[in-house]
Amino acid sequence: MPTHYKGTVKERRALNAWIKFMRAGITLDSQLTNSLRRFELTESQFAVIEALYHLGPMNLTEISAKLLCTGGNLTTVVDNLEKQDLVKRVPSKTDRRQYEIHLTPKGKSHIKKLFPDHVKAIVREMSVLSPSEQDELSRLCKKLGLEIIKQNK
Amino acid sequence: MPTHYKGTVKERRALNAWIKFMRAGITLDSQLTNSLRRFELTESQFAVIEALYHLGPMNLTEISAKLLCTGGNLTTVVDNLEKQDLVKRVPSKTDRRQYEIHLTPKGKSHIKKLFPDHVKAIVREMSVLSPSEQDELSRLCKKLGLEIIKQNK
DNA sequence: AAATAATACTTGACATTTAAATATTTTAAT
DNA sequence: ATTAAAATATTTAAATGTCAAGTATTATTT
Repeated sequence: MPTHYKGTVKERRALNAWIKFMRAGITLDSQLTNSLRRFELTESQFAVIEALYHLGPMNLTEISAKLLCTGGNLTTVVDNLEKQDLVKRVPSKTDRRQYEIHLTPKGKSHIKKLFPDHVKAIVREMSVLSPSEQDELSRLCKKLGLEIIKQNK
Repeated sequence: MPTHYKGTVKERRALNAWIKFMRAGITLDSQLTNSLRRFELTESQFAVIEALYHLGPMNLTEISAKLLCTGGNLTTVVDNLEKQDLVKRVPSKTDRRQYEIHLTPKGKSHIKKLFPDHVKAIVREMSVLSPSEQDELSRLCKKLGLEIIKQNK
């Protein structure tokens, strides 16, 4: 669905890119949400245990920086993961404000089992694009994301 | 942040593209949410009145198809827009289940005034990429989005 | 013409975001 | 050194979003 807006060429180009980008994002995202559903995990929950699995224990601030999600939400996400006994809060010894979030043995074996399926799902989605197209998409998105962050400093 | 996952080349390529794509999406999206904040509109609210402005009155099902958002939420979005007197529900004459959502005069003048600023914000974001890069991003995202939808039929 | 299926919208449970609140630690000024 | 101010880590609360189930209405099938 191209834009119906009658603006300058420059405006129409930017709007078109933006709309297509957003719509592809929504589509891709809802696919992956679906593929996680059978694991009974939300995207955020999966992202947290995946980050802990690959990067080791972190506190909430570190996790929120990695995941680009708000700290407020992580309280709930970690609460819910704790209820499922997948992670535990470990009070920091040096700073009484902090908790380190650790995977439990159950959490570790869970993510270890789930991750390959998750990768397969992403590979399947992405293989709509050729390898060089995937690389080009990486490059463009990296540039877009990083430059916009830079602009706002 | 490239993936730390040690998989095949194919897997790493797909994961990288996916991560960069998602992160750019989150960044871009939060920028635009910010730029809409001064209009006291959420992204969904803006999207609804913008769609009504450019495409004319629609019912909730049609709007949710255009916006790729869930019908459930539109009830709330339209409720809130009605509270601000920007849209009104008009019962359909032929189908008592349906409401046509119309912009009010206030809603129309509101979006008419806001839209150019919104376009400027998007142009500013996107001009991080060159014109041909923007076109290439459009093409890749269109392909990605449409093919994935097609796969799931 | 009645039963079944499909459609349009709303409701309810839960997830997420932002902003404000609380607790703790660090920095800076005296 | 001590205290006040600023910064940091997490939680809480209100608003908005998603999904799934529920209700009302319309279309289809036999």
